[in-house]
Amino acid sequence: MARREECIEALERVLRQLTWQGRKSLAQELSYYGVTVPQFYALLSLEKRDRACPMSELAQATQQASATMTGIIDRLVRMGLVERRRKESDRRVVMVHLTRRGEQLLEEVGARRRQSFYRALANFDDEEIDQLLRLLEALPLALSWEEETDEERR
Amino acid sequence: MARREECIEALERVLRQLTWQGRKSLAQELSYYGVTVPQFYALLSLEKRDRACPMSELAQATQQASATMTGIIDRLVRMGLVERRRKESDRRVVMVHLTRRGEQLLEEVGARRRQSFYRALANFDDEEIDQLLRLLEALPLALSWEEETDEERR
DNA sequence: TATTGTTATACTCTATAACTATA
DNA sequence: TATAGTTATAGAGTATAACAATA
Repeated sequence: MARREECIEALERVLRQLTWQGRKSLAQELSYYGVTVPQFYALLSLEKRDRACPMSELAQATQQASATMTGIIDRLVRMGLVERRRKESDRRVVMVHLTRRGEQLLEEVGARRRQSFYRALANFDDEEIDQLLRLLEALPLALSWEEETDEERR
Repeated sequence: MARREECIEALERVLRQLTWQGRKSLAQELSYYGVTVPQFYALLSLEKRDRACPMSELAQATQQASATMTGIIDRLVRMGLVERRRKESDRRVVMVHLTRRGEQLLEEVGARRRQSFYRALANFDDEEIDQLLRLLEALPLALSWEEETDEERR
């Protein structure tokens, strides 16, 4: 068993690689459906929020600038995967709704993805999968530098 | 302990989130240095290959189209982080070299990143870190659908 | 003729700033 | 005046196809 520092360094490398590879694989799978990675994450956020939410919430959930989200939703509307509807009680707000086609796409991609994971984990026993899940869930998702200000850095 | 299917589904969700979050965090950190995520991965590939390699190898290593890599290297050259040199023995080949500044940038970003990981893993004991590393390394990196052809899919 | 890399083209993502409509 | 969202602008990543230089 190696020293803690070395393990952490190795972990950084593995996660770095996983992040890049994971996105590439996902992008390739999605290209079959004519959907991009940011579009897919927008759809997922919608699904999680009962298939409808305001633009602002969608932008926040996916950590995108509002102008970026406008463009992403434009394209999803064009593909018929979501719809825009003004909220009656506050007409400044635009609610984005997942369409039936959008739901179907998420179902299909999700099924294929679960299948791939199932295959990829063929050599893992139940306890290992459980452990991996537990450890990853304990990991601070951000792994980030965000709490620091620029003054601390120079 | 939950059923295997449920664990795998949860794992898919966690990794999906980790992929998105990880990239966002990395992009934010890199923006301080004026470097993008794809540019950073190109620099890492160069470092791993003894600080010099042909365009074709770089494109393959990062899974980018060669035309995409041309653009990425253009910008890294402009920033003085890499250099282009024709190979004398085969003048079709363009060798990309990491400059001293490029090395320094990788060192700085790497140090900061290790530091963040160290902090993020403060609540993990040595054995947990070791387990996590071992399990992630056993994971097929691709987690992909690439082996399937379009014919199989419809 | 085959290989390496670049150019041309078209589209998407991204952030910032200016703007419109509504509250 | 403040808020929600869009438009305008500029730059970067991406893939495909056409092209130039070299082998």
